[in-house]
Amino acid sequence: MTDDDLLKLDNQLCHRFYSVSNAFTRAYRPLLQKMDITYPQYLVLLALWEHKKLTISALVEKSRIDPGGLTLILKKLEQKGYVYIQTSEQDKRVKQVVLTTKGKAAKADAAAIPKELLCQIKNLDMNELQLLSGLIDKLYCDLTHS
Amino acid sequence: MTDDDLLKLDNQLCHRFYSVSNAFTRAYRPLLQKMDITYPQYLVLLALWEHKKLTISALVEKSRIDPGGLTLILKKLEQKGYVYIQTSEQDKRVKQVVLTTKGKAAKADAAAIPKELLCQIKNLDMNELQLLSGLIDKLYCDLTHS
DNA sequence: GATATTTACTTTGTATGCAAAGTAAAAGTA
DNA sequence: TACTTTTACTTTGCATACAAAGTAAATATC
Repeated sequence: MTDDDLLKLDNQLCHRFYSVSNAFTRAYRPLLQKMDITYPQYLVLLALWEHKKLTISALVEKSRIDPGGLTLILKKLEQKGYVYIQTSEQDKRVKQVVLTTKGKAAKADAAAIPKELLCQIKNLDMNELQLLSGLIDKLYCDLTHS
Repeated sequence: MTDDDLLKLDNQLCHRFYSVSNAFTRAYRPLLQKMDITYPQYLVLLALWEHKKLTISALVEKSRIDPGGLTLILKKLEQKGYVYIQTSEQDKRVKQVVLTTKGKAAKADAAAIPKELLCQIKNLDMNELQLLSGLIDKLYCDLTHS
């Protein structure tokens, strides 16, 4: 590939991720509307439904949302009654994020969401989705040096 | 897969795109610093290096940046001297975005950027990158119904 | 040819994303 | 124990995303 080709938009892997990531956010919006949450807020709930109770730093690791942004997102989720936050007794620097009753109950409503989204993906079969996931995971490792 | 599995973060394709897209933005930042531009601004320049002159709506289509955001991004690029904007004579609603001399010259500096980024991707070979691109393109079509 | 509609952009309001600076508490060290 | 360093979060400042409302100019319709 020439230098010129390397600079074409169609050859930018990053642009593909940019486009699809934003498209996902838009695709989720109507599905999350009934829960009155945004996509990043949904990621936090997913992590909590799986782990019940997490420290902020554990949530950063699971959700891959940056700490600064997460602080705000948690305030929103707290206002909406999905979670509450308690300072750890042993270590007052640490905060635990815990699901409220409403937060736990929301999991049942959310169960339909992944299915509705999968329905929209008609061009890829299960094998391709698996393959795609695997490739992205390898890419993520490269980009984060982890 | 059970409902429970479907809600696990590790099974969310969207989360993989979210993570990698943000990781790309972070990976590009140091490479774009010498040009004093951000990643979305880089996308606009990529489109212009390829097409010399584009209307705003053509830029929206190529860059896949939303119109509202693009207005701001173009103002920044204009302030920085990379582009200028002229209203079309035939149709005063239409605006053309054009590279300045500085904007054109920047292409030579940018030629190294895709290479530097590819160097960071060691887990995937060329075949896998091709495969990945193809799969993402199919997914993008599904998500945008286009 | 006046009005309704469409098109091309911009503006507004809300919600991130991120680096960097700031804060407070725990741990390490002399 | 006083001081330094590390940790866990929060705050700040800047730059998007994006839906929805707004604006102005071109088109379509009657």
